[in-house]
Amino acid sequence: MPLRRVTIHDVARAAGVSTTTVSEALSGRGRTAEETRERVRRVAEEIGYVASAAARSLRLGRSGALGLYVPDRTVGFEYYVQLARGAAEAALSHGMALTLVPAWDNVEQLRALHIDGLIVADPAVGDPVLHVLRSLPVPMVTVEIDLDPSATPVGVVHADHLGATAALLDHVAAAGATSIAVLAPGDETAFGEQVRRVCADRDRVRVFDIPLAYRPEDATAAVDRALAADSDALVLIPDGSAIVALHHLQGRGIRVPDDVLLASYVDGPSLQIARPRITAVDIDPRLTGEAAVQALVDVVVSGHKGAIETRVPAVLNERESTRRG
Amino acid sequence: MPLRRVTIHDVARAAGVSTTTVSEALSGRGRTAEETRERVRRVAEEIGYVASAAARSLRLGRSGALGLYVPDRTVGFEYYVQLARGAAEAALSHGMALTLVPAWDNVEQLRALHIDGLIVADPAVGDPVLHVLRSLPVPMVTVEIDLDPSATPVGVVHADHLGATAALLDHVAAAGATSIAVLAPGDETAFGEQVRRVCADRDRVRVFDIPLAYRPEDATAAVDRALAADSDALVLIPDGSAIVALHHLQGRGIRVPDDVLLASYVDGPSLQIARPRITAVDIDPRLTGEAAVQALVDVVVSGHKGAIETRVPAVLNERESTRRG
DNA sequence: CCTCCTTGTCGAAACGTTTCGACACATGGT
DNA sequence: ACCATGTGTCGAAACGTTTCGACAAGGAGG
Repeated sequence: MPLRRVTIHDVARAAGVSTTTVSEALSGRGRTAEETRERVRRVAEEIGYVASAAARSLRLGRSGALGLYVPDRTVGFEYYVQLARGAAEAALSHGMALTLVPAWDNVEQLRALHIDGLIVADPAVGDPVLHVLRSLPVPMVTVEIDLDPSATPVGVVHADHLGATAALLDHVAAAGATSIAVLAPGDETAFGEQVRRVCADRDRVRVFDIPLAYRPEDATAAVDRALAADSDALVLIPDGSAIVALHHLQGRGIRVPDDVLLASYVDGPSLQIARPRITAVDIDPRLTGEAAVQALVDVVVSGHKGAIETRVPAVLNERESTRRG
Repeated sequence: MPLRRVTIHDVARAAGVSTTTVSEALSGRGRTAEETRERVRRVAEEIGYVASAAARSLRLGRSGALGLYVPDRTVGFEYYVQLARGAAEAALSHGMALTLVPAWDNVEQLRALHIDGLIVADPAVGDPVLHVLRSLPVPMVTVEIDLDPSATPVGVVHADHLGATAALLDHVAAAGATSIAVLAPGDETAFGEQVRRVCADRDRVRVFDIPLAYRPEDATAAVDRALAADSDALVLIPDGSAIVALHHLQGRGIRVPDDVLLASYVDGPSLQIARPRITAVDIDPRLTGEAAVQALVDVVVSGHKGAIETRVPAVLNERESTRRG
C-alpha cells in the first residue's frame, strides 16, 4: 500500500540518463542538449515524478517556506485574510509555501518553523512578539514601515498613505464638510504617523485619538468627542472602525450623510454591505501580499542585495456616505 | 558572516558522545543513561542546536507541515481567521508548521506543497478546488461534515448544530416570537442540512433560502421575503449575514428588537460591535482549529487508524437583539 | 569458567536532491 | 598532426538526520 515514492533515480533510469542530467534538465540549469531535456521532461511527467522538498531543502539549505505574521487585533480581519490569500498564492507560484506564524513569544519554537523569510503585517512599535521575531535569523519584509529604530527589514511594501489621506480629505471637503474630524491611531505605526502629518498641514481638520487595537467603546467615545466638537464629517482611520461609528451614529439618531459625512480609510467588503455604503480608500491587500512575497523571493532565492521598497496604489472609492443631495 | 549551522555532530563532539546518542537523548527514544541524556540536553541548549527540519523530513519521509484550506467566500472572515490562529498554534505546539493552501486547481503545484495532512474548513459539495485537493495523497480532516459521497476524510470535527439550532430557536420563541423566519443555506453543506432538519420539526418556523456564498443583495432579498411573510423574528444562519440584515432593517426603518427579533447563528466580534448587540451561538473557532490539528497529528505522527470524530461545544450568547422590554 | 541477559553506546547506511569537477568527443585553427 | 575550445554527460560527494544492528561491559545463574 505505501508505494515507494518516485525519485529522481527512477526518472534517470527510465530516461536512460544520469541523475545529474535529470536534475539539470528539469531545473534548466547546466548545459543539457535541448533534445535530452525534452525527453527527460516527458518521462518525468509520465511516471509522476515530484521532487522531494525535503531533499532539496537539505541540499540547498533553504526550507522553501515563507512565514506570515499578522498581529492579534480584534478587528480588521478582512484585510488580513485577503493579504494572506494574495501572499499564499504568490508564494505557491514561486514554488514556496506560506506558513502561518502564531503570536508566540517562544524563540525556540519559532526557530523550529524553519522559514526562509518573514512577512510582518502592520508592525507596531512595542509588539513583544515582533521583538522576538526580529531575532530570527531570516530576512524580513514588513507591510507598512516599521518605526522601531532597531528594525532593519530587507524590504518594505506600503501604500502611498500621504497621497491617499490627502485625496480622502479633499474629497470630503469637496462634498461639503466644513469641519472634518479625523479619528486616527497614534504614531506607533508609520501609517498613523503619516496620516497625522497630512492632517497637520490643513485647516479645518482636527485629529482625535483612537487606539490602534481599539475596542468598540474606544471608537464610539472618539466619535462622541468629535461630535461634541461640532464636526460635520468623520474620517475613520483604523480598519473596521467606520462600521462601529456608523452603528453608533445611527443609534444616536444621527443621519449619514445628511447630518454628518462619514468616510473610512481602509476599504473592505463590509463597507459595501453597510447602508449607506461607506466611502473609503481601497488599498488592495492581495496585491500587497503578493508584493511582499515578491520582495522576499528576490532576496532569498535570487540573492538580491540591499533594501527593496514597493509602493502599492491606492484608489478612492466614493460612496453614498459622502454624497449629499 | 554566514555562520555554519550548528549540527548534531557539533553537539556530539561537544558532549563527547556519538550522534546516535545525541539523537536518542534529545528525542527520548532508545535506551540512554539518564545522566548522559541530561548532559547532552544541556550541551545542545548551550551551543544553540536546532535540528534541521529538512534533514529530519528527508529521513522520516514526513514534511512536518499541515495544510489549511479555507474556501473563498465573500464573508465570514472572522471565523476563519480565528480558526487559522487556533490551528497554527496547535500545529506549532506539536512541532509542525501550518501552511496556507490557496484556492488553486493545479494539482502539480499543490503537490509541490508537500504537506502531511490537510484541514478543510467547511467543505461544500461541488467545490472544484476541494475536488482537486481530495486527490492529494494525504490524510484530510474536515471542519464540518463533508457531504460529498466520494469524500473519505480520516477525521471530522464539528459542532453540535442540531442542538445549537434547537437552543437558538427555543430562545427566540421564548423571547416572544410567534413566527420565526430562518434564513439558511441549502443542503450543499452538512451544516445547512442539519439546520433545516431541526426547523422542519417545528411549528411556526419557516425556512427561507440564502446562498452559502451570498452577496449582500441575496441576504437583503431573503430578509424582504421573510418580512413579506409576516415574520416577527429573523434567524440568520450564514456567517456575517446578520450584520447585513441589521443594516437592511435599520435602513427600512424597522427597529430591532422592538419590531422584529434578530439572531445569528455564527458568533463573532462584529456581532458585539453592532447596535443592538446580536444574539448568537458561539462555536469557538480557535478550539475547532486546534481539534482539527490534533486529529491530524494523531493520524500522521501517532499512526492512529480509523476515523476520528471530535465534537466542539456550542454556547448560546443571548444579547439585546432578542431582548424586549 | 562459560553462557545468557541487560544496559549503554556507537558506526554506518539511508533518505533524495544539487553541483563540482572530470571526462569524452567534436570542431576549428594552427 | 597537434592544441585549444566548446559541448554534453556523468560519478560522487555533500547536506543533517534517524535507526538498525553490533559490540563491550557488567551481573546473574549455572
